[in-house]
Amino acid sequence: MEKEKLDINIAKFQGDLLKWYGENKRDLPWRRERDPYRIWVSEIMLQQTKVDTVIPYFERFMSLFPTLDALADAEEETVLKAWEGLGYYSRARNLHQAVKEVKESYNSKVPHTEEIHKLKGVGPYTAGAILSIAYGIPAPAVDGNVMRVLSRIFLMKDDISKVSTRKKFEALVEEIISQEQPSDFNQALMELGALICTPRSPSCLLCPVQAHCEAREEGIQEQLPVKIKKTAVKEKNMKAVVLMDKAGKVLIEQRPDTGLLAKLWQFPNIEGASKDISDITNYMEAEAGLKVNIVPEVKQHVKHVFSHLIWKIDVYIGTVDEIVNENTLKGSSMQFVEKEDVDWYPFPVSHQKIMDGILKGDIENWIYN
DNA sequence: CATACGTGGAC
DNA sequence: TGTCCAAGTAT
Repeated sequence: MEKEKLDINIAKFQGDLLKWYGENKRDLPWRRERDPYRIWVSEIMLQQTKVDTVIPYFERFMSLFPTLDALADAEEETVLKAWEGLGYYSRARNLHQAVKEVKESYNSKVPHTEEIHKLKGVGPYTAGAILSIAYGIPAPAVDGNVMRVLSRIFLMKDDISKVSTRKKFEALVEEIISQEQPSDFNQALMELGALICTPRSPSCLLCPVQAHCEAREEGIQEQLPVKIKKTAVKEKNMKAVVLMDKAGKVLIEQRPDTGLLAKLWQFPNIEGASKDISDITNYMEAEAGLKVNIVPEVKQHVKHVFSHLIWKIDVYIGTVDEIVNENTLKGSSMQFVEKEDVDWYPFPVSHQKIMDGILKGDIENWIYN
């Protein structure tokens, strides 16, 4: 897009936007300094996640891993535990891997060249955000806020769920970004989207760039941006079991290293709808070499909604009567831990519900009486 | 290009 | 209760 074809006065638009940002920006933890590492962590946490949710996680994460090297040297399980409850856990694993890469290959300095795009978990938005915010480089950082704001100002009706549309907005930002204050410009666009130019009921009367907005002029700001709806989520019937051995230890299992909730821990968890618990018994013997005795009664029902599916979990309790095959157990993803130590492992929220519902209840009494 | 990938809050 | 959303990325 060429500047001559833009219908707005770029210099005045920049000035109006930057002035508003200077006077109205929120005081956020990651805005108090310009450490590329801290900016990076904040951007990963903020992906698809609200600012209010991120703040306490960011503070704790920075206490645990104050520097890039500290994070690089940490155990992955510790990192996942710090991420517990934030969701999209591949963000944590990719960040950890990328930070290790930066320590090893870039002398612990976050790259400020095209190399940054090679880092795991750093896509087009995050790369632009780090380059502009941490290094003052005029690179576009186009997220959902930016697309919403610009689709309204420039009356663009492209479907923002498409990659091609994001690229179109990046080209547009290349034209209108402030060369002097790229960090403030990008953040101002996002801040405007978060505080004024909101998805529903935007506060146009308070908008610093209202005079530049074509959608407002047409009165169709609430119809933008155009975004195709997602398909309905699917339900899965699951069974989980809280098993205790004679010493009072609890059995937990680690999920596979790819896919949903990768590498997180949970109570033994299988797919299945029937009230017949023989499938759990068979699973425990086949996977862990354990002979178990399940109480044939659903102790708790957990409904957990993910972004793309729903788990409806019937939760059972039971005892481990015998270790049939020690080697199978050792080679499995399962292990016995003290009841009090379950908290040390990163659990997804779905199974935290089981922890709260059963493990912290009078489980010994339920099982043995 | 479409889909998988979490969670909690707003309306 | 249902729907949509929030500073996206990997495959």
